[in-house]
Amino acid sequence: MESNVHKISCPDCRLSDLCLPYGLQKNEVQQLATIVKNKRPIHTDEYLYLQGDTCQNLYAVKSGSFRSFIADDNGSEQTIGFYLPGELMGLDALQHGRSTCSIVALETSTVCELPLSHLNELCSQIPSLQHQMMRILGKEISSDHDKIIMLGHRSAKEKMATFLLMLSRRYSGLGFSSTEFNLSMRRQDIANFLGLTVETVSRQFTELNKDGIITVKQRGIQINDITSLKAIVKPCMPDDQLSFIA
Amino acid sequence: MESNVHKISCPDCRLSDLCLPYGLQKNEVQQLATIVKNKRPIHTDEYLYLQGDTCQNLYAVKSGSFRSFIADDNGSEQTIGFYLPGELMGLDALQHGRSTCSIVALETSTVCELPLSHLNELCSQIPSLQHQMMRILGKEISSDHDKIIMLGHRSAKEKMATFLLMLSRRYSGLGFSSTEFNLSMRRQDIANFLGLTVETVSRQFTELNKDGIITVKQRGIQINDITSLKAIVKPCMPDDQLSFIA
DNA sequence: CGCTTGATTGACTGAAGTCAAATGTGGTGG
DNA sequence: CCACCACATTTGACTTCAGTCAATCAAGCG
Repeated sequence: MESNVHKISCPDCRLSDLCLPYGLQKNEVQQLATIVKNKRPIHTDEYLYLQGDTCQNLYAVKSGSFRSFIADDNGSEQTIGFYLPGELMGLDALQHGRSTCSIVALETSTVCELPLSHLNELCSQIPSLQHQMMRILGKEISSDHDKIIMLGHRSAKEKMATFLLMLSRRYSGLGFSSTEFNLSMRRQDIANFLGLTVETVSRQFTELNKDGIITVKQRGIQINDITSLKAIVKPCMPDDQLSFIA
Repeated sequence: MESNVHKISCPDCRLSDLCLPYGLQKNEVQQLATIVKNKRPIHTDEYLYLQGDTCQNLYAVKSGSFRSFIADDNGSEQTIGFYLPGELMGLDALQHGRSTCSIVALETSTVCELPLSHLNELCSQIPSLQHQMMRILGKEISSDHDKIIMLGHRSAKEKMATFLLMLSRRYSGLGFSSTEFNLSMRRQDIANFLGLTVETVSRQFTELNKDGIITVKQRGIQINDITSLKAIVKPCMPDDQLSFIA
C-alpha cells in the first residue's frame, strides 16, 4: 500500500486538503489531476533538482521529506528549508525558470510533478486554483520571513526550541503526533539551517534533554514539556508566528 | 514636477520596466493603469499598513523608500526588508488577506495601490501579466532566500559589505550612481535588518572608512573600492547572488 | 569485525553583544 | 541668533555566547 503511494491521484490523495487542491470543486480537482505526473520514488541523498537547472515544474511532496539548500563558489552550503508532505517545491524557479537552490531527499520519498505551463493555463480557467496558488506563494513568503526572524536575533537555545516547535506543529498538521517524531535530517542539516555549528546543536539537545524538556534518542525526539519549550521562544515570538520551516 | 510624481500613470511612468508592466503590450499597460489608484504622499515614519491589517491591495513604490518589519509580543522588531521604487509591497498578505508585517516610510514617499481582486481578474485575461506576477513572486522568494543566507553564516563585516553591495546594485538599476548614495534608513534599521547591534554596525562603518574602502558621512555613502568590498563577501557568495534586499 | 560517518563532549578562543559615556546633529522656541 | 533638548551615532571597556579544534563515543554496514 504505502509503496504505491506515488501512484495515487489528487482526488484520492489524503494530502489534497493541505496541497494545491484545497478549496477546489471535485471536478476542478479532477482537471488538476490530469496535469499531474507521478514520478518514481526518490531515494535518500538523491537530488530532485540541482541549483541552476532549468525548472519548468513545481513538485509537491507526496511522501518522505526533502532539504533545500544554496551552495556558493566555495562549496559551502546554506540550508534554506525542509519540505514535508503536501508542501510545494520549486517556487524559487518562478522568477527565471531556473532553480536557485538544490533539493535533496532526506529519505526515500515521492513527489508529484506539475508542469508550470499547464498549471498557468489551468489557473486562468479556474479562479479558485489561481487563488490557491496565490495563497501558497503568500505562505511561502511569510514562512521565509519567519525564518529571517529566527536567524536574525535569536540565541542558540531559542533557535532550537523554535525549530522543534515548528516540526511539532507541522507533523501535527499532517495527522502525526505533535510530541513524538523522528527527525529525518542530520544534526549537520539542523545546524546549517539554524546558522549554528553541529557542536552547538548537539549541546543544546543535551541541555534540553537534561532539563527534561525533551527526550532525545538519536533521530527520535519526544517533547515532554511543550510549555517550557514555548517559554524559551515566547519572549521573542508570538505563538501564531510558529508556522514556518518550509 | 517631482512633487506630482504620484499622479503619473503606468504608461508614462519611468519605472514601468522595473515594475508590474514589464513585458506587457502597450494596450495591456493601459488596462493595468485603469485599476491602479494613485495615493497621496506618505511622510517619514508614517505607516503604509500595520501588521495584522486586512490588506486587499498590493502597493508599488513610486518614489521614496520603505522599511518592512515584524514585531512580536514584547514590541521587539525584526526588519524584513527595504523597498525602493519599482518594488511591490504587500505580497506577504496574499496568504490570508492579512498583512504579516508593518511597513513604514523612511522618507516622504509615494505608492500606487493595486486592488488584488481587480489584479487577479486581469491576470486571468492577460497571460503575460500573470507571468509577470509569477516572476515577481519568484523574485521575492529568492530574494528572501538570499537574506536567509546572509543572516545564516556571515560575519558582521560580510553582512555590512553585502548590504552595501545590494544597495549599490539596486540604486544602479534605478539609474542612480552605484558608488555614491544616501542611506534612507537609520543605523538602527540596518543593524536590525542584519541581525547585529547598532554599535557593531557603527564600528564596521568606521573600519571600512579607515581602510579607505568607503567614505561615510552620516547617511552619505561613497564606495571607493568596490573590488575590496566584493572580496569581503566573495569567499562566501557568488556575484550573481547579490540580487536581494527587497 | 573493522571502517566510515555521525554525534557528543571538553578545553580554549574570539567576535559580537552589553553597558556606559561622549560626541554630533537637527529642531524648537525663547 | 542662540541655548537647549531629544535623538542618532560613535567610541571605549568589559563580558559572554557560540565557534574552533580535538578527542571520544556510537551506530550502521559491507
